Amino acid sequence: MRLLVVEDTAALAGQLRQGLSESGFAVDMALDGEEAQHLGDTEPYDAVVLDLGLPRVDGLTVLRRWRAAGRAMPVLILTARDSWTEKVEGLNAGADDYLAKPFAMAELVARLNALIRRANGVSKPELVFGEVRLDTATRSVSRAGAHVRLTALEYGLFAYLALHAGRPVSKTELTEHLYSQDFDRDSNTLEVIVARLRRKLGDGLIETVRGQGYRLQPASA
Amino acid sequence: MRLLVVEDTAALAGQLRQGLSESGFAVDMALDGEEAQHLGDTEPYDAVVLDLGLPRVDGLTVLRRWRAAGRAMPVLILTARDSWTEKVEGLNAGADDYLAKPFAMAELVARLNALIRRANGVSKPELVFGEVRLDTATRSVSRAGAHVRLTALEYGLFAYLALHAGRPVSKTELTEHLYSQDFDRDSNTLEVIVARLRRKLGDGLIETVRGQGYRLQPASA
DNA sequence: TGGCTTTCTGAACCCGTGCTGAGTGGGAGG
DNA sequence: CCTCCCACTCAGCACGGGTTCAGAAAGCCA
Repeated sequence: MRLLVVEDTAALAGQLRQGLSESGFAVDMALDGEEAQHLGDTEPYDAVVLDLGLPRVDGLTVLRRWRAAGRAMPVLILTARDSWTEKVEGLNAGADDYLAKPFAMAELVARLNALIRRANGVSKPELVFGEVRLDTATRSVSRAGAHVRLTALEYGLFAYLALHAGRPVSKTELTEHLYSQDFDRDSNTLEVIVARLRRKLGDGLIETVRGQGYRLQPASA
Repeated sequence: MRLLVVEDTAALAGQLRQGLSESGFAVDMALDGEEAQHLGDTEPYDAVVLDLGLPRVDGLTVLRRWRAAGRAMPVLILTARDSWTEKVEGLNAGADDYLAKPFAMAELVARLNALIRRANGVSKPELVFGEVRLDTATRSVSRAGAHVRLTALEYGLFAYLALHAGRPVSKTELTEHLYSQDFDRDSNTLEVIVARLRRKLGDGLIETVRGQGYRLQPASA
């Protein structure tokens, strides 16, 4: 899952980048509103973490413009400790959730995961595909009851497919959401990862649609 | 489904071609208004993606001329970020939908699919023919509840027949809409594909009208 | 009915895409 | 500094799918 983090104070920005990367997100940073605006318009993020009170263009303005232009990605705003108004204004401007500073990284991660899930029309944190079970809350995968160890990328790829089960997902789309910024085009890393996933989770789960990408059959309840 | 994409800036043109091809469209490109005009007048497109603000002949002019000449194919215009006027003028000139740049490829694909569907008088994204079910949103086909794997051409052919169910569709029409640019005329690929479709989806679904083409019985609710 | 055209379908071909095993490099942790 | 693990590259191979071809079947018309 790929995130845009908009935060101007260097210290917090660093913490966010590290913490979120460790939690398996691909993270792009924006230091001011202008940059944020641009990135949010051009790159396909799964969610945005937006600190209000930025230099140049205000965070709320950025958010309003996104929504006006029809960008629907979930946005979580970071508000000052007890600024009641900030929070209300933010939600009115189209934010999907908020978190008061200071906060625990674990909490942020949990909320982001929930946001991304809901944004893709999945209400429960657990998805089942045959004998394979994906728990987005704990980032764990099991097969026939037994826990399966997945690497960061393996999990990321599988989770993305799971959230978009039923439709074929192209490789370019996958790279866009698994990696931050650009990435070497002609490379077969994804195929390698898919191969490993198939070995770990069983053949027949991830279907390849030639020329179009990969597809997971929709969850069976 | 065959598209005409009119876009002058190389970068965006490349993205569009790739993204739309990946999504299963046959794509023709036009780099300026003149070329666009000509192609739109001579080739039978299922939809057009038109960037306003082209060199030579302006996009709006092209669109107006098409409409004046009675070309009815759906046209989606790409407008600059917040150019309110562009959008309004475009719609007045006969555009069917618009998208502000920059945009997400998924959104464009979704809108094009919807446009094409509606242009053919089909309102729902799902079509049912007996025990066969076609979901244009996920590009998936099922028979008696079970998912059926179709190749790109098989799906394209079936989807086109489905959108024009009830009337016989000639082979030349099919090739024109399945392939971009020219294609070797005397070849029986279509017949082969139809045969494969019949095996996968069951006989009696695709009816051949001798000398005229193929026909699908209209959807049964 | 006979001859002609159109369509069907199995088999074979060939190219491109995707798969996979082995090997390299680099970063994190001990 | 060493080790381990993960991401990545590469190259060879397998396979799928679009195409072609040929013979069989089905219509159509005289």
